[in-house]
Amino acid sequence: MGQKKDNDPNHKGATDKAQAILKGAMQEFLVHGYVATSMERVAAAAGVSKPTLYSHFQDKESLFTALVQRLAQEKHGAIFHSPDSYLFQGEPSLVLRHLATLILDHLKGESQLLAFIRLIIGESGRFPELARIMVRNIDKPMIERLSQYFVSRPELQLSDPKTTAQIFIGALVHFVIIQEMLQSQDILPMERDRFINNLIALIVVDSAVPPK
Amino acid sequence: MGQKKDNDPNHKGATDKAQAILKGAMQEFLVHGYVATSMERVAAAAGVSKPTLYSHFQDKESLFTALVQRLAQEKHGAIFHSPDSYLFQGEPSLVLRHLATLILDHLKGESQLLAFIRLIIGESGRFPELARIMVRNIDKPMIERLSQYFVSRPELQLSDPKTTAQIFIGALVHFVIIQEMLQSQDILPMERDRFINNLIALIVVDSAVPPK
DNA sequence: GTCTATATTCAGATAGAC
DNA sequence: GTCTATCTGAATATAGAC
Repeated sequence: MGQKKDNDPNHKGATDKAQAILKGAMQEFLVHGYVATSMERVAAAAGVSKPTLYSHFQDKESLFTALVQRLAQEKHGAIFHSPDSYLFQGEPSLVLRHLATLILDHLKGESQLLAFIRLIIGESGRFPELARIMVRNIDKPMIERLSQYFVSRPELQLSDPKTTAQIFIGALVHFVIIQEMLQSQDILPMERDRFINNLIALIVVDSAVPPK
Repeated sequence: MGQKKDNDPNHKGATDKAQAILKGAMQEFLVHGYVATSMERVAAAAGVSKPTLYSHFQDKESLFTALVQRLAQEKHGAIFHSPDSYLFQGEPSLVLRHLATLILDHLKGESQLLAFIRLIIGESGRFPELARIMVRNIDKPMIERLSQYFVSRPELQLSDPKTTAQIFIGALVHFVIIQEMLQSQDILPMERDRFINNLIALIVVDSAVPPK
């Protein structure tokens, strides 16, 4: 029980309230976390009353789970979706710089995504399944797509493309966690381009890409 | 106000209750997070009553801040403290493998440290200063010590030791976050030794360490 | 100094009116 | 279907006894 629209396919307008609730829930959960978010405030942010909220979602945990699943699907491969056609064309060092810049910009720009990652990590003890959903929908696609690219460029002479991709993505994500999420730019100062250049230099060794 | 022992240096036994409270607070906060931890349960875990708790710490936020500062200092450079004398001796690839193993073992073994990092990340929106304390006491010392080692080994030909150190540590920390904290070993399967070997191979290039 | 007992506030969840 | 009003439990913090 919960959604009755599923029993009435002709009535598509019935999802408005559910959408509004999820939107309100997103605002509240992403800012205050799971425990500190009250159903009262979610209802207010969504412009509905509490009983309406509870008619769409069984309880707080169901609402939270539904929200995380929705966000994880929205963010699924969001980084590669827009310019996938020409992103992976050109010199490997340029491709990797473009890719790293895209990832950092995406994480910095969409503060929503940063808040989402913080929320999932913070609640990974309470909701381990939601943590796994995020990894499956965000981290894994990124790493696999990069690994796929590495495989397509044998001149890089990477003996283990998959692991190299995980190192590349992991270093970038950790960089964002330190600088943005933990707000420690002044404690561990590091310019973005300097970090990216060094990361690329570790993978694209000069001997592997001889000047043409 | 709060601690009166500071006004009475001769009375060293007075810290017992405060220690017990911090120990109880550690158990509760590390498991349940900030908001879900009740002062009632902290008092029970510490074996004291709530008024006693409030006589030592002004409020919940003060207790949490004191606990985090204490934990951050305890964990300060804990990874390097024990075997610092011989850890950095020998072939660079062996040193780095030893170091990486030490870091992973330390993060996996001390589940307390993992829970601490999860707690700080989860609360970094609410308590940004505590996040900065953790970075200053844990991440920064690790990176700086490794950077120092890189500088001492010019044969590695690292043009930017500091950034390379941050990449090395960042990749390791991210590996632990994915595998242990987010419990996604089966989603992004990766053997520890395989990861370490590839990470080291990126830094210790064959041409940089010629066979002797 | 430490406890029992309590004041106060607020959360999740629901009954019943319309 | 949606809302007003409310129940129930639990949390922070404290007053007052010993």
